[in-house]
Amino acid sequence: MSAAPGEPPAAAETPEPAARTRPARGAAGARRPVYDAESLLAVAVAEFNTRGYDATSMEDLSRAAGITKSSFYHHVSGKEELLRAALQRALDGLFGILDEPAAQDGSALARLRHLIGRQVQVLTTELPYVTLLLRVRGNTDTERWALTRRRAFDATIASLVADAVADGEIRAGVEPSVAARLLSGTVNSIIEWYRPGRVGSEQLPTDVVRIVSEGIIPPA
Amino acid sequence: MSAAPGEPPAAAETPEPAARTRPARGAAGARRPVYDAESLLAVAVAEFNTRGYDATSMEDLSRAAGITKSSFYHHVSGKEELLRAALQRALDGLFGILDEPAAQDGSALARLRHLIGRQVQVLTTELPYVTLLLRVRGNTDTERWALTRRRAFDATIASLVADAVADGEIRAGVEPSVAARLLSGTVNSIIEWYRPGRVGSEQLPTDVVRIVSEGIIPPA
DNA sequence: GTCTATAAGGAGATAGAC
DNA sequence: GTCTATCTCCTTATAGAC
Repeated sequence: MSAAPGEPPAAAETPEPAARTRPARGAAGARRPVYDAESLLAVAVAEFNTRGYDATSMEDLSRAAGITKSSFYHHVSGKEELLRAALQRALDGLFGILDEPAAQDGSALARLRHLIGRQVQVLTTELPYVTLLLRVRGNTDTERWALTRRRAFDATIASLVADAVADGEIRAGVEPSVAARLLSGTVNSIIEWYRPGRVGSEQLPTDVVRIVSEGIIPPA
Repeated sequence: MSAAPGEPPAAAETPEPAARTRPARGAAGARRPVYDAESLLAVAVAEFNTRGYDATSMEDLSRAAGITKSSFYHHVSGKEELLRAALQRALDGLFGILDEPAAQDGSALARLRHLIGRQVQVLTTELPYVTLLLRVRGNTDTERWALTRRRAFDATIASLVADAVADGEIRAGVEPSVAARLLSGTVNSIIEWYRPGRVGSEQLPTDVVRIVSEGIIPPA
């Protein structure tokens, strides 16, 4: 509640500039890479998503990175800081959508359809980070900060749905708030099964926009 | 993989008959109830859903029940057994739907629409248990058993979607497997926001069936 | 940058008195 | 049925040698 909306709580003002050394060899041939903060974050987030954040120990993380726990601590300041950095990245991706010109021009329906497609894109391109975000429970200040920010994003979508209904652009078959929740639920559920590199996955944003417009099981 | 499909792994053949004493007073006036296995399970599941299973300690559970950790252990055999019983209940509720007559009669589309409505009903009436089920990660044999069973349920729904497409009963706007995944995702996302006792919630099954048939944001 | 060793505390679970 | 006390193991995190 104290920090600026886009910034996480506490945590020594983002340790980005430090410890950001590049891998020694070319990006291709590094067997066991010289770790920087970002690559270790990727390793950690993958482990968090496999076992769950609370069930993953720092020992698990260091083993996944191929170094000891102490060496791992040389690169990162702690478990919660890893979580914070990951959630920050996910939230930056989502809120970045709202700043795009296409999210502010045109009818409520046009903006909504644009946002849905873009949200699917961010979900898939930032899959591990968004997955972690969507599973946060609110046990620490960091988690509660992420939850609050995430709810703010959802509220933006929900108010756009309400606007589109008020403007008569979409049929109000059910209560707008229920429709908005089911909309977010449908989009977010993608993280449960989407895996990068599958054939046809590049048309997923189009598929989702189509399906939320026409129905998932529309009678012939 | 060893037990029968409906039965959980290991775990001393369900401790249901034992320790199932009734509360001392009438169901209304019990301030601090004389706990039986079922009421403690309800307390535990509520805590699991608030903090997450792994982040919830036996100390947390006993405190929520108003007794010490040792007293709590007098009633339950352990943390994982509580999880197993909760997941069993959720799965029984879901698979029970498939055994109903209406799930086996009529066209694929008719059965599908019936199943969706019933699944929403089970999600809401067994909310805490299904919520726990949908958050399981697969860290133990118990969790993997639940995941396997849950996937079997989803596969049944998915094959029904495929049947309806093959029979020409629904429009195949997107790939049937993608449609089925989004369908399950939409239905399951209800646990993220549904809370019992809200006005208008009794028509949620109807709303969901309508929305997956006609779209969430259909143009006017 | 990596390691071994260890501190300090919390976890699940049990023993046994009342 | 409930309690205090305790066991054992695992957790996050640090100290300090190389």
